[in-house]
Amino acid sequence: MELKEAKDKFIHTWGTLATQWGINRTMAQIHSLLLLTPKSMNADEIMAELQISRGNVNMNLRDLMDWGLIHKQLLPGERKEYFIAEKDVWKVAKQIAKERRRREIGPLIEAMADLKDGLKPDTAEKEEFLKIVNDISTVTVFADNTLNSLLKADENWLISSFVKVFNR
Amino acid sequence: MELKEAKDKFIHTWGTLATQWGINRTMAQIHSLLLLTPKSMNADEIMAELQISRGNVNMNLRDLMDWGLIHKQLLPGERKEYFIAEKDVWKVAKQIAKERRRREIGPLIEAMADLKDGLKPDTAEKEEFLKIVNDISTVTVFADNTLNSLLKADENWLISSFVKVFNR
DNA sequence: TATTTTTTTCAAAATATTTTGAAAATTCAA
DNA sequence: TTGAATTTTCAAAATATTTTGAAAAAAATA
Repeated sequence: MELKEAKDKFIHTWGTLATQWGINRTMAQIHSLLLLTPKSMNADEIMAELQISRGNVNMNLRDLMDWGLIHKQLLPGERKEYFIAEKDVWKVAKQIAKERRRREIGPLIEAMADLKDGLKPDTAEKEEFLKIVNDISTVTVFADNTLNSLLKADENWLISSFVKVFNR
Repeated sequence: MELKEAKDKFIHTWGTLATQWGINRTMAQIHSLLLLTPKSMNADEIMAELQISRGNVNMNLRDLMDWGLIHKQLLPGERKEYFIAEKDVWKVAKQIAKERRRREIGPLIEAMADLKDGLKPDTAEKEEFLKIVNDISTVTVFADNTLNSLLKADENWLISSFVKVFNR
């Protein structure tokens, strides 16, 4: 397997896996392309490499910036905008976890709070329903706190001590 | 807000949030319906309640069983199959985390291993590429181990001690 | 075994999402 | 300013996913 082939396989795999967990395939492909490219790239280069339209590239570059996974880089003497990916994989993972926490856990906590606030527990049935809503709140807040703690912690400390303690 | 209204809102919210993180909307709605229904339900009852077709109900009930979130219940004297959801929300959360770990993390670890095995680091460029692949492996294995440890641990111990230690 | 009930399958239809590409908007240099 | 280069937008087209519903298969009863 040669380098070009391996890179293509990487980009393809990343794109396929991403769709399985709710992320746009093209966004994942652009991200992996930039992750594997040492220098920054402009829209035309990405279009050519991945064979996709300008609009698609533009839209997904915006999304990747929203996710905090890539950054715009203005090169002196160049009109075009260049983009470069964060290469520190620990930072990338943290950023993805952070965004997923915000997008997946946040709305759930809010929705459960709304339901709790809107319903008085004046019958047995309502109490039963509110019990489930409350349980989901508790579990979700727990997951949120746990993830948040991991995100705040230092990576090296995590590897060296956390895994040793908890992983048998 | 009355109970029926609150339950509908719950089912609707669950379904909407689920799509955002890559889970089929109907599957999420059937799950929440069963979660809120103390007794078990058969396909016809689910069809009527959610206004969806038999094929759709059948398919998503299979998927929910694959996820380990519901169980088939055979009632004596009844020809039809009945389904009931696991009501312990901690168990539900654990099961969801377990499945997502299997479906999201597992394939990524495998894919990175394949790339590592298939490429000799005989040039600087290849080394650079393998460095990224290796880093992703490390981070992913770390996430996998961490999640696994949390899953193995006892919930109460987790709430009482883990959060206190790590969450400031 | 034949009949009825229930479940499963899957091609076609419906729906949702993604992608394109050209027009509009913006930016920048002269 | 003007005009060329570049980015952004968004309606329409392409693609992907979900849903339907009727036929086939399986299971239970008589």
